[in-house]
Amino acid sequence: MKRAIRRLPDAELEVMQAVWDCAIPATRSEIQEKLAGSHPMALTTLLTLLSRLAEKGFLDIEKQGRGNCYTPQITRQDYLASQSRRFLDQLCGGSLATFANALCDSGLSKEELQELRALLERDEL
Amino acid sequence: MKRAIRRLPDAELEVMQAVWDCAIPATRSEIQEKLAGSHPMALTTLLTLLSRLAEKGFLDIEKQGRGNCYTPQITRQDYLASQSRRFLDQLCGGSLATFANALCDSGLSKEELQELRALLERDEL
DNA sequence: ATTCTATTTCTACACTTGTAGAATAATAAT
DNA sequence: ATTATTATTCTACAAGTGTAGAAATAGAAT
Repeated sequence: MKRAIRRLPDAELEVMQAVWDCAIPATRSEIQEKLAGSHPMALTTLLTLLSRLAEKGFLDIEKQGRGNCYTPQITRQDYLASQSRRFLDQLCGGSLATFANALCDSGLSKEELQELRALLERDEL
Repeated sequence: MKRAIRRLPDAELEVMQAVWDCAIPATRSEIQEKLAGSHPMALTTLLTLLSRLAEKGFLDIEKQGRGNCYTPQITRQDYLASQSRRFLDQLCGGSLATFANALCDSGLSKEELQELRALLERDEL
């Protein structure tokens, strides 16, 4: 299991999701495009958030000609795994039963819950 | 399904968890005791956080003799359900497969994943 | 070389969060 | 009633977050 990864604030997470959706290394304009639909923001705002992500170790920034190149230093998979763990521990007090109940109450249909159960068999060979 | 409930910052969540662990209505000292183990803090810090929780609609505060009475206005169940949903949507982009993978990678043992699958059958009658 | 222009970095600011001392209020004790 | 106790509310402040204009920079165009 991986070490805990700090939880990102909402705006930074949105940007990071966009970066993860890009081919690596990502350019600013690619990232901006991915964000256009979900969370448009001023150009300088995006740059500020990218800088903060770099400070926090989530991104590496490299000069590339006129612009910059952005490379994730933490994978989406690792981030999600870490935050899942945090959710279970911090919100559900580590109780799988509490967690399962939360999921059952979260608005998922019976079919979706079935689907989730099936997907959780991933490591059953 | 319930309306979205705002995510609480860590310190406020800790306090809210303590309140949920108390009989209702809770007294300040009861809450403080619950917090003693997990997240001790100065008395006035606790009071500040309780006020903020009230401002946010999570608690109702009533004068009761010398002290106050704290009553949750949002249940732990509703909060957890809402945050589960948020996790799925905001972090996993609404994808059950992404969510399931995150769980599989979160450090749970095979046995725990099995247990979780079983618990998710709650609504199967 | 000089100017235009695209892009980034600096600076800024209001709001939130974590934390807690100072001031106030209210109850208990004498 | 007066004082001592105790619990709460105010006030404060540093750090974090959301957002973006101003200033600086570096290629592109002429």
